[in-house]
Amino acid sequence: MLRSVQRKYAAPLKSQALNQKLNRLVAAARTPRMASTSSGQQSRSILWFRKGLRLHDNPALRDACTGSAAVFPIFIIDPYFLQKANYKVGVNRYQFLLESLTDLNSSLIGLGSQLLVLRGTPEEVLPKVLRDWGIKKLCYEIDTEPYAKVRDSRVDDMAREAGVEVKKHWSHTLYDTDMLVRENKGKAPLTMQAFEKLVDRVGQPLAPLPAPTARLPPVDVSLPGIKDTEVGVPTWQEMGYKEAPTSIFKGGETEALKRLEHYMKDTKWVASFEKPSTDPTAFIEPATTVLSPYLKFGCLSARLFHQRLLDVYRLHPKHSQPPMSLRGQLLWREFFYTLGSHTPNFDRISGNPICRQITWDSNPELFKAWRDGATGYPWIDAAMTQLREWGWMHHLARHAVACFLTRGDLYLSWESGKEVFEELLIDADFFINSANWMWLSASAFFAQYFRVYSPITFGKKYDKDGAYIRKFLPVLKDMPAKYIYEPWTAPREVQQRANCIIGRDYPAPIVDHAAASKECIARMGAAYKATNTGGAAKASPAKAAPSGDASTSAAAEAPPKKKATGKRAASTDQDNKRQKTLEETVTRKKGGKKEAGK
DNA sequence: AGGCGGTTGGATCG
DNA sequence: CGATCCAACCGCCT
Repeated sequence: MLRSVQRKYAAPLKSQALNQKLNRLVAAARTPRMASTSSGQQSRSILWFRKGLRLHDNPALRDACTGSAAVFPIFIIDPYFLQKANYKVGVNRYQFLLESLTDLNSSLIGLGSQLLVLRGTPEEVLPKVLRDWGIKKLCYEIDTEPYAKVRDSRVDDMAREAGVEVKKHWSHTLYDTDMLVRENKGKAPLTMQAFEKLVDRVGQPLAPLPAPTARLPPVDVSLPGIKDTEVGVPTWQEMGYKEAPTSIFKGGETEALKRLEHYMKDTKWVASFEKPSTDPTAFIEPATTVLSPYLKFGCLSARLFHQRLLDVYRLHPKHSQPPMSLRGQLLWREFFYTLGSHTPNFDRISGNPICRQITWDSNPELFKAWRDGATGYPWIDAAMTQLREWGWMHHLARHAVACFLTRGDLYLSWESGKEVFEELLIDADFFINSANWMWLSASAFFAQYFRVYSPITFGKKYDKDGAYIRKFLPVLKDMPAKYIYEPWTAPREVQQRANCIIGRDYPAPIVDHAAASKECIARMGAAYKATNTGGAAKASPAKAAPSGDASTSAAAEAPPKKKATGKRAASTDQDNKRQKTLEETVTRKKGGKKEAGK
């Protein structure tokens, strides 16, 4: 490890000449032809916001404004994202979106424009407004998620039929990820190392565009469907949510830029940042930047973040390196976007050529306990509670709960875990979420399935007294530190003094980790022998028999598609009476962002 | 065919 | 705190 770090330190970002050449080429290709006012004065354009909820580094915005007498910035409230059976969005992420829209609207108003929030499916809404408003040009940011690809190709067809020019721009990712794949002989890299090499070869991303400062072409409010009452940003209640949002993070470009600058100011911290050594239990101030939700919605441009990092690295030549550095985090995002948008069924096991076809158990009771933070392991349950309340938890906390659900303890499918994250995380991102679940379940990318996180000792390593647990599981707030990670081991009188009886006020553990993890490792070994990824069938099934002792009866993996229903060690009753205190009063003690150690 | 590296394991030893 | 074991995976590179 040390050696590889040193090797990478010695090889800084290279091929500047190539970078600059590429930058010039692409910049030239997308420079608006300002001069041609030929189609000019009468022309009306739509700027369609989907992600990319910002004014800075927004090439679609610049394009829409170029040569247009009127520009209509729209956002469409697509019912698709509210269909519960399809793609659940929890109230915290929806609220984050609404806040982002509100912020975007204020910024647009400041430039003499405004955001028009339209209701309906894009396929219905767009043809109507293209016609009603006499639109000549439709501009938007490219989105490579499967749903967006289908939606946009339909919209493109409709626009073409209506004689409307469609202009699409790459600005959600650092690069045109299709170009990266082309540059890699048409194949998306499967390892981070290979991806880093590819990126090094291609050169630096384009410099971000500045936000416009001059007034934008106006919205023609006399046209049909643009009364204030029809185009305002709705509330979460109007979107049909029954429970109020509880996240502490506020959406919007303004907030994103503030957060970015706050973290970039501490240049030593930025330069020494190494993700694996950040503290998952820090909660007064999280140990990482929490810029992910802003990147997800495009409140923050990845290219701006990247540029600001390079600025800091120039001040600190001995800065940390990918994959662990902050820049490395952006490259992980880019890697998963690139691979994910070129892999079918990336969010599923079935039909996913990079995903190992493991037959996981099905057990609704265990799954529910995990989802609801009622496993009886306080570290796991606190993390799941933070997820539900804040819509965010540290990356390593995600590791811990994902490992617990899948290969570590419960042996349940990563797909169901992914769906819970997809609902609850404010930064839930199609490609990144799926990729990380495959990673943690050792279904792709990662194969050392015998490295299992302990639901007891992992959190303890960072937070001996359990402040994180006390914060998110107040029912355990008076449990002595000695027992807080394993409260079932506390003597009865200790439980009584702490006002927390295990099995009554807080659940007993649903599995015995020592036994469960041992069994899981054995089953993973068998699964690895018996299965392959969803792609080409590799070799023969080999012997599927567990090698060692008869640690598990169900060790031999059935071929894909078969459902095993083996259940786990005795699951105790989980009557949890613990109250959720969604509103916590002022947080106290401990925290501050930690310097990344080494 | 074999060695190496792999963003983030745990327990135990010194 | 660092090394070693645990049991031993994968893809990639040579």
